[in-house]
Amino acid sequence: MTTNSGVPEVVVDRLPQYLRALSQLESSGIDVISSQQLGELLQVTPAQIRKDLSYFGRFGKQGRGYSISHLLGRLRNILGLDQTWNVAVIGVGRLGRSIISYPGFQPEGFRVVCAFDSDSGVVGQVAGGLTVYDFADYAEVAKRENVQIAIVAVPANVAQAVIDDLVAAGVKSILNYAPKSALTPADVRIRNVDPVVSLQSMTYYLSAR
Amino acid sequence: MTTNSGVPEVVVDRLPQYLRALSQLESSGIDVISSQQLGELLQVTPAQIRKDLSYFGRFGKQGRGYSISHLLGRLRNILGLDQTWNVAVIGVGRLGRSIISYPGFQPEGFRVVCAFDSDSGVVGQVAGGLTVYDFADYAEVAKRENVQIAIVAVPANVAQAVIDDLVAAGVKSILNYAPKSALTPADVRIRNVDPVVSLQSMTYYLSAR
DNA sequence: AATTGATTGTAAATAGATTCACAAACAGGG
DNA sequence: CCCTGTTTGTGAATCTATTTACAATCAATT
Ligand SMILES: NC(=O)c1ccc[n+]([C@@H]2O[C@H](COP(=O)([O-])OP(=O)(O)OC[C@H]3O[C@@H](n4cnc5c(N)ncnc54)[C@H](O)[C@@H]3O)[C@@H](O)[C@H]2O)c1
Ligand SMILES: NC(=O)c1ccc[n+]([C@@H]2O[C@H](COP(=O)([O-])OP(=O)(O)OC[C@H]3O[C@@H](n4cnc5c(N)ncnc54)[C@H](O)[C@@H]3O)[C@@H](O)[C@H]2O)c1
Repeated sequence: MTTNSGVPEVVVDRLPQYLRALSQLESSGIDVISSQQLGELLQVTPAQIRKDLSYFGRFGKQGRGYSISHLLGRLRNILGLDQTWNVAVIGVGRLGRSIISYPGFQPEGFRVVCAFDSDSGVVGQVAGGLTVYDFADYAEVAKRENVQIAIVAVPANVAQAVIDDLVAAGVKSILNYAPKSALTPADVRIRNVDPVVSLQSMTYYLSAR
Repeated sequence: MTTNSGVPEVVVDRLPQYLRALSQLESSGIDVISSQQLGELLQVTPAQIRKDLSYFGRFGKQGRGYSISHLLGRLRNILGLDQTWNVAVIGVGRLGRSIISYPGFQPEGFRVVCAFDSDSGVVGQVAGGLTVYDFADYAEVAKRENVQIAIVAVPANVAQAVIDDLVAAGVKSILNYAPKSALTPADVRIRNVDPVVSLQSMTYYLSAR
C-alpha cells in the first residue's frame, strides 16, 4: 500500500522508530551513526534503513554515515513533527483521564487541548486542567481550538457512532483505544491501540504446535 | 517473515481482528457469514480472509460461508485462546496500576496473577488486589505462579535492563509499554504499545506535502 | 595527491504478500 | 433429482517489499 504519494506505508511506519532511536543516541552524546550501527540497534537491516531514507532524500555521507542531529531534523520535518499538533480526547472516563494527564505526549509535540464526553455528569467537570465539553458541540469547539487529531476512549459499543461523528466533523486522524475495529473513509487515518490484540497474536507462538 | 512454521506473521496478526469481529457478530445473533461480508466489515478483501484461513484448514462451506460459532472456536484454538494465560506486570506505577485493574484482559483469557516493582516503597503494597513483589524475586515467583507473559510498565531508561532480566528468567512473550524499542533474542516475542509512535506516523499524512 | 577503508544510494534480483480467477461443492427451490 | 445461484479453497499471476551487490563518494593517512 502506498496510499498517497510514492512512499509505502510500511516505510512511514518505520520512521518514528528511527526517530526515537536517534533521539536517544543524540542525548547520549553520539553525533554520527552508520546504517549498520543503527540497524543493529533496531534489529533492521542496514539496507532497509538506507532504502527507507532514500524515499525522502540523501541524508548521509559516504564513508561516514549520518549526522544524527541533521537526520533527526529531517525526519521530524518529513513526519510533520516540527510543529505542535492539537489533540482532542473523546470519552473522559478512567482511560480518557489518564490520556489527558499522560506526560508522554507534550514533549513529542502533541498537546491535548480539549476533552469531550456525552454524560451530563461529566460534562462541565475539570479533568487534568481541561474543562470537559459536551460531545454534541464537538464540531464547534474543535474548530475553535484548531484540533487536528482525535483520540477515542469511549466504550466499544458507541465507538463506531463517535467515529462517524468525528469524520462528519472533518477529522482526518484518529487514535482509537476502544476494542473495536471501526470503519472510516479512505481519506481518514485510524490507528488502534489495543493490548489484547497484541497479546492474542503472541499466544499463537506460545502455544505448543 | 514466517519465523516459525509455514504461516506468515502478518497472517497471525490478522487473526485476532477476525476473532473480534466474529465475536461481535455472534453476540448480535448472526450465525453464518461469507468472506465477502466479513471483508466489508473489516476493510479486507474476501480473498485475503479465505487465504489466511486456508493456512490452518478448511472451515467454510461452499455456497454458504462460515459458521460463526464454529470459526470462532477454531480461531480461538489456533491462537491458543482456549486456555487461560497468566500474566505478570512489571512496574507498579500509574500505568502498571491501571493495567492491573483493566477489566479488558480477564474476559479474553488473560489473567494478571502477579506484579513486580523494584522500589521498596511499592514492594509489599497491595495494588488491585495483588501484592507487589520485589522484581529481584521475579524468576522464583513467576515460576510458582506459572507466568507465561510479562507486561512491562517501567520507565524507558530501565526497560532494556528489565527485559534482559525477563529473558534470562525464560519469558518468551513480552508486551512493552515503555517508549523504547528493546532488543530481544529471536525466540522471544515482543510487542510494543506506544500511542506516540502511532500518532507520529499519522502526522505524516496530515502534513501538507 | 594518491591510497585505503568505510559507507552511502540505488538498480537489479529475490522473496514475500495479495489478488485474481475458477473448478469444486453445497443449499434451496422447482 | 436436477437446475440455479452462491461461495469456498487454492494455484497462478500480480503486486509489493526486502535484500543484494556495487559504483560513487568521502575522510583519513601516507
Ligand atoms: N486500548 C487500551 O489500552 C484500553 C485501556 C483501557 C480501556 N480501553 C477502552 O477504552 C474505553 C474507555 O474505557 P474506560 O475504562 O475509560 O471506560 P469508562 O466507562 O470509564 O469511560 C468511558 C467514557 O466515555 C463516555 N461516553 C460514552 N458514550 C459517549 C459518547 N457517545 N460520546 C462521548 N463520550 C461518551 C462515558 O460517559 C464515559 O465517561 C473502553 O472501550 C475500554 O475498553 C482501552
Ligand atoms: N504506552 C502507553 O500507553 C503508556 C502510557 C503511560 C505510560 N507509559 C510508559 O510506561 C512507563 C511507566 O509509566 P508510569 O506513568 O506508570 O510511571 P511511574 O513512574 O508511575 O511508574 C514506574 C514504576 O516502575 C518502577 N520501576 C522502576 N525501575 C524498575 C525496575 N528496574 N524494576 C521494576 N520496577 C521498576 C518504579 O518503581 C515505578 O513504580 C513509562 O515508560 C511510561 O513512558 C506508556
